[in-house]
Amino acid sequence: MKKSIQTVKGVREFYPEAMSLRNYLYEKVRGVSQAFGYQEWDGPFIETIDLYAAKSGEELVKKQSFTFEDRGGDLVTLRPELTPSLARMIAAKQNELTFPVRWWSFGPFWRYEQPQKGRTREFFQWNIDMLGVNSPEADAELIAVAAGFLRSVGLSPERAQIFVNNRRLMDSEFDALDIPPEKRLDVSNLVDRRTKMEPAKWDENARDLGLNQIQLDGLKGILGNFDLWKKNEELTRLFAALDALGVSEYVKFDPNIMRGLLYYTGTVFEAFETTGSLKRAILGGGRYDNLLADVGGQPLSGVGFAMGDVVIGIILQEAGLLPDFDLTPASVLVTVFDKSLLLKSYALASRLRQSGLKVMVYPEPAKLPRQFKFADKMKMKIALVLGPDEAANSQVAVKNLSSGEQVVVRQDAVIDTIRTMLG
RNA sequence: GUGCCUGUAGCUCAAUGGCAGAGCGCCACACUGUGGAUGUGGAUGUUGUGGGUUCGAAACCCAUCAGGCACCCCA
Repeated sequence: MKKSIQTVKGVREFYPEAMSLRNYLYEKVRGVSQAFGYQEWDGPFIETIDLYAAKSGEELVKKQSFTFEDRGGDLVTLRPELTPSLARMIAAKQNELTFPVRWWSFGPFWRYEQPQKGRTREFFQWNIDMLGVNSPEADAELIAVAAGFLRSVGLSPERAQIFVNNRRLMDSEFDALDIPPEKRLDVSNLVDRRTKMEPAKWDENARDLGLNQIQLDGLKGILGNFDLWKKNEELTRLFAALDALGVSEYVKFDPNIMRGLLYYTGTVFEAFETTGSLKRAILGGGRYDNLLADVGGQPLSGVGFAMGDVVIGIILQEAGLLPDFDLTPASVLVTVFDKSLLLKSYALASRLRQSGLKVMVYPEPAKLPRQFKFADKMKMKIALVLGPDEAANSQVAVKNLSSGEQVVVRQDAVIDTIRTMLG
């Protein structure tokens, strides 16, 4: 009994209660995606490693992917992200799709990481993208979708914020500081880590990268300048659009947001919960201008973001924002009085189901207290008893389990009685 | 891939080298045609797994697996 086979490291098992959280997130995601006119789609769950090799970043491909050889000797990967599949699928139908394309998806992904709070090796992720329009207003729409989601799950602007930056803006600032192109990636990564490092240690790392004092001071000036966006046309248009979309209270400019993925070229953004213990991004995304060309399509710009189910699930749980999920599998239990009446109970349950009710029948004769306890634990609202007395008179006893009241009615009136009790 | 912490009944935890326990839950009965409340009784286990030290290990040591925290990375 104790020798059970363990689950694979970093995966979760979805018992019914966890499943209702997953479905809740799916419904909220679908709701806000459809409200903005996005269509649901999906890609394959396994892909060749080559798809990710080009642009996803070395860490993701070489260290964090589940890659294995299939029986034919080819290297395949459990997808660690969706955007490259999106780019390929768009490129394949580039001449027949109607642009702008607005697509969303919610499905499983795998990353070979060290599991910890907010990080598992198997997770579900919402992806949503718009392709074919390159404008700050399109970027603003995606940010508004993100804000709309936060709002729909009850996360107020006081509780969750979306921080926005722009890679082109940062590049021009880096140009002004004479930071050479080959150091940009390392500098970006360092910027990403600034909030979780000791200031002195951060300075030391910056000097190790070869930044001189003037560049270091300049960099710190940039990262502390939260008005930097005002001199950038993309960002001023972005914030004007966000204002029109009614979500500006959710969004702030932050020059410290860089994001790791290589394919982002313009706007980048990440959402964080601001009050809780979890310092992980709820969602993140941005604009990618070159991805389609990289997988063999005509140049086409896109913008999108992704949200994993793990972090948002923990945040909503800890904030007490989750609704009480209705775990009742059925509203009515038909009890089985004894062996001779078993099939009469089955027939009754069947008639009730045909009228659209959710009805469970106790699967074998058992003592009534046991069957009532079962109904109670399953939080069912009504229990029916079809005993010898009722059967002899074509009747059935209908008990309201929350009030304790019980009435005996004719079998042809039982549906009305149940509907009245259920309200 | 690195460092630190943790692992005892279904759950939450106690027992710090000397008989493995409590609360909750579970089961039975009070109540053989009716659940929740209450009372009484009952069952829990190879102390994550494997090895070692010891007269004696849940406890100490080593390995391993899993979880957590911090790196790394990111949804």
